[in-house]
Amino acid sequence: MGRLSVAASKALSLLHHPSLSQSLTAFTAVSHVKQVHAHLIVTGDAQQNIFTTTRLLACAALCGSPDLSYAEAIFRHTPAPTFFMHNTLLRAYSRSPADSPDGIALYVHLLRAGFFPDKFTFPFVLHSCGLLENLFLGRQLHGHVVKFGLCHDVFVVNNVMGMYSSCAELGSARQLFDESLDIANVVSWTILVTGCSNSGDIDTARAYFDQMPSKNSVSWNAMITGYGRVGRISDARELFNAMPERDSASWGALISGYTENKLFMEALVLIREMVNRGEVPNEAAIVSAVSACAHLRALEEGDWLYELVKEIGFDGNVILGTALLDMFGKCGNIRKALMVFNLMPAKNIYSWNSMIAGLAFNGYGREVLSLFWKMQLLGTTPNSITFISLLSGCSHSGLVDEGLHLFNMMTQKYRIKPQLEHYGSVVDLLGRAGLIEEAVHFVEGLPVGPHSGLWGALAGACRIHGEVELGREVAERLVELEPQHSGRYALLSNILASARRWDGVEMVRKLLKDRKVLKTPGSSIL
DNA sequence: TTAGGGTTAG
Repeated sequence: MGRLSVAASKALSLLHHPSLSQSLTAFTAVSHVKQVHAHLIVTGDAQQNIFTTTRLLACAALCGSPDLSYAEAIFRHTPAPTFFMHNTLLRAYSRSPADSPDGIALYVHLLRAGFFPDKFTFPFVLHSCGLLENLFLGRQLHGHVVKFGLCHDVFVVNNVMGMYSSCAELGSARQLFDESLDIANVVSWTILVTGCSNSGDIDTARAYFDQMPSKNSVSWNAMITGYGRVGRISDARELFNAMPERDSASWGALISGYTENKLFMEALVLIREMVNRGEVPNEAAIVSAVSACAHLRALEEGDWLYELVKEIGFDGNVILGTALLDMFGKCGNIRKALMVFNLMPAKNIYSWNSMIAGLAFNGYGREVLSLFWKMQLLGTTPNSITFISLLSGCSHSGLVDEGLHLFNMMTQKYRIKPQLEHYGSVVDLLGRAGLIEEAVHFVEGLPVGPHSGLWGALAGACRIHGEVELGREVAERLVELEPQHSGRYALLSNILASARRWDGVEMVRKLLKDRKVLKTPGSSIL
């Protein structure tokens, strides 16, 4: 066999280190695990040594980019997997919702094999159960905890509380907390704070927060996040200012809070301040700041953040990548958007939707379509948002037949129920192309009542294409639909003026006055 | 071994 790579050699030398975490530092990729494993098989060292097998399993399951099917293969090929190996695999399963069902299955398997779950088993399996939000199962697990005599272990109890909290069963979490006050620690308190805040009871969360015998930065950050979620951003800021020691998550929590509450400038100011102070923002903070740039169309600030990401090292994170390409697309730098998109090792529906929207927004109708086919070829199913971007892309590029075809595809092939936005896009598509009659027909045939957005798109199209009579009809319907909306009168008046129907213009002016319609700032004439 | 983070339309 070939020689081991430098990284794999290093990994081999650390494989038998007494501490698993030391071993794990050597295995940054599963390929190292595989190389070492192959080496051990060839040299005959992998055969009998259960410690080596266990360590390989742990490294495959828990390294930076784990490969669970490889870990499972090691597990299956071990004649009598030990209890520790079960716990290791359970730990790996508990890390993602997609693997949670396997975690539950392995727990059952463990019981059937005659093992007794211990204080390590329960935190993992309870966490999987919480991710599944399966309260029925969770209550059974709680019963097992009692049966196996582990209800005095603070790790186990905290995870039972966490499970109840994830299952939106906060009453049970609080009850357990009250029963376990003698062993409760700062984690138990923080779970309650988070649980209350997630269930919308921010004041109870604050009450627990104030009662805590001791706090750490996680507790403060949880409370800051909670205030951000409910829009109490000044309370969040107050805590941020008051906390004794901030870590990068504290900054991140407030930055995210600002972005969530549409305070985009504040988010950008804060991340600037953070970096100026020499703090390194975490990925969540950068994601929120990048999203703020997207909303503000702040390309310069966005470029700066991209440079920062490259400096820190882009690890292929799908959420960060999506935020970046979305920002570049919205700011009009489609080249950079495509570059980030192509650099991303993994893409999800958000990534595809953002890239499609970016192309559509910048008028690349044909490219939108080819990206859409590529997306389907690679096995990602489009959703309702995908079609909003697709239709708007077609509309802006005058691709009428393609747009109508996509609309049919959406309802027939993908069984997606159209929303008003989809209807609006079709009206826009037909209207821009001058197919006014077809657009009117389309609107009249819709299973929704009269809607101002749809009729507005129609009237706009009539004006552009000089369809005075139809435009007047539509604008009149609009005025009656929204009698307090000054823009509707403006539209009607414009259409009449373009046909030199001055008597009509005068009538609209009088109507506006009689009905005491207030002018919306920025609306054009009258 | 447990607690705190984030992306897409309009």
